[in-house]
Amino acid sequence: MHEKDRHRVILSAVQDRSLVTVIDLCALTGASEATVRRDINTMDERKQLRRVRGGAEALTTAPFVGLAGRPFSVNETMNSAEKQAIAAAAVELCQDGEPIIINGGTTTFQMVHPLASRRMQVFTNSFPIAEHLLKNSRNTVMLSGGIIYREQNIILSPFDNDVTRNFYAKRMFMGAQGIGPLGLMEQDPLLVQAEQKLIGQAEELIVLVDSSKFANRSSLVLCPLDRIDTIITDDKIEDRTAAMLDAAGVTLIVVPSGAAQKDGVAALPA
Amino acid sequence: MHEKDRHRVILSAVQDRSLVTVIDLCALTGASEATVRRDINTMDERKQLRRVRGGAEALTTAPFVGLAGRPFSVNETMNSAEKQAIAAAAVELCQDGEPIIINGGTTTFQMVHPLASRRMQVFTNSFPIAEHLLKNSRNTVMLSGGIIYREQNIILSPFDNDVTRNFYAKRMFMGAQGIGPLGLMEQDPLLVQAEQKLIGQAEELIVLVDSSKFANRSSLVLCPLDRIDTIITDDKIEDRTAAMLDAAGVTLIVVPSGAAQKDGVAALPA
DNA sequence: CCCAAGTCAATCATTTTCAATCAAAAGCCG
DNA sequence: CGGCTTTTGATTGAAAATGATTGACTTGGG
Repeated sequence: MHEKDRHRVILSAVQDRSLVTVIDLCALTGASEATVRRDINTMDERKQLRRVRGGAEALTTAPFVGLAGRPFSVNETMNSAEKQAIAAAAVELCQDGEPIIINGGTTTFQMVHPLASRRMQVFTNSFPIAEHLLKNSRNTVMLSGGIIYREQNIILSPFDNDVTRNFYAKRMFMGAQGIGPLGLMEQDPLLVQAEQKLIGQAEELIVLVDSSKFANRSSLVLCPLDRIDTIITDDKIEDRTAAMLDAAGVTLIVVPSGAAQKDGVAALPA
Repeated sequence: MHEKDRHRVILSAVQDRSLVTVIDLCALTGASEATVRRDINTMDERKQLRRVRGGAEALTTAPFVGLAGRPFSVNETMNSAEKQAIAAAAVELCQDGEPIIINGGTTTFQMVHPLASRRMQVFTNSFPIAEHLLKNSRNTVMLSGGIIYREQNIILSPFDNDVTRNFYAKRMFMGAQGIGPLGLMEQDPLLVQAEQKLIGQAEELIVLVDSSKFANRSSLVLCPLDRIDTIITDDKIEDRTAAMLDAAGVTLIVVPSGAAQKDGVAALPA
């Protein structure tokens, strides 16, 4: 077996299991320990893997940051005040006992806080949302089945026949990467798939976006504007954008961005 | 077991129960006290946990209040050493990369710790198991969809057409309330429903029960003995019980109850 | 107070892993 | 084929990790 071949085998093995021993690699490649060590060394220098005592380790930048600490690492803090106000307004649309669908995302995640004092039936494809509601509220929580994608924090089934099809709600809430004349936009194909699965399972589609999203354009169009019933955003939205939405028949709810919410519903529970 | 693996297992255990003893960790990792102490020291320096007298405790103040109180409030500590050994033996049956099904329960939950150093495809109906594996391992995690029952800690769909039907595994692991000549028994109808849904989706059915369960009789018979391929239990099982199981064609795996497991890793190479 | 059990740090022997060295093997080129 | 370089495998001593032991220390209970 030649060097290139060994490197391929080693790379494959170290990707598969995140940690392989030198001994394992010897068995796998048929080479001697000395050779495997040399291979590991050169591959470490090439940053294809990390050399650790006893073997080699996959070179994932963050081995465990998946769901671990905070639910959504990056986006979480951006425009957090706006997101909270928007989410609070969204929850205010709902009545206790109602079934709703919450699509996973950083903005919709903020709904968990006002929801803590509610008793609703929440269907979601977001693991963190389900987790938080379970632990901090008395809402009924329903979850879609499938593979849990760590990066996007959503649960997605490759099949069409999952429980999602059996759940119908009055309202569905979702965020978006961007909004333009063409409609709702996302960047991640996985999110598009997840969202399209949920759209259509609710009477009303309600989109939660802070006003910065009106400037964003992404590659994937999720659905046209007239599919949206209501958009909740903050008061930094421009007039012509509001006019465009109005023309498309979208109900617009604008929450004051700087100040806190007047009303008390968002306050925390007993 | 290598250093990285041990650290993963230790982290997993310390997240589960917020406090673990050095002895527990020895049993879980198969390493000596000295090594475990050294591990705890380095992990303490890395701020992955706090070193305390007798063992280690989780850093996070109180994130793990579980779903309804703690994950499994009552049963958790009963026969915990046996459960750990049984769960470890169960995981040793598996090879990395294999798909398995884990039915929710306190015994099967203990599988998460040895699984922390593995990379398998795990399908489960247990929210705590999915949560723990997501946060403390690199296994692929798949979840059944449906309503989350807080009391039983399982996810159950009232429909027959959920993703469960689309997942097939080499082995399925489950616990039980009791075992008798009539077969597997449960008390909670909800659990019966959940378990029957999963049985049949795997080639082999493996039951994890500590020996006290052979004395239990419950009201609901889940399935006959001959449906079971393997039972893993501790060495306090009585001879006539073992004979009964043997007569029913069940493979019996007995783990030493007092002592720790010697070796952890089921060898893997191709 | 003392004792017993448990826990811990330090130490040392053993095992494992590693890097360096060198000779054999394999490729390369004319 | 004969020189030449490169790669490989084995050996060896060094370095690191591990496990067991010992004695000091802490804890909890008479």
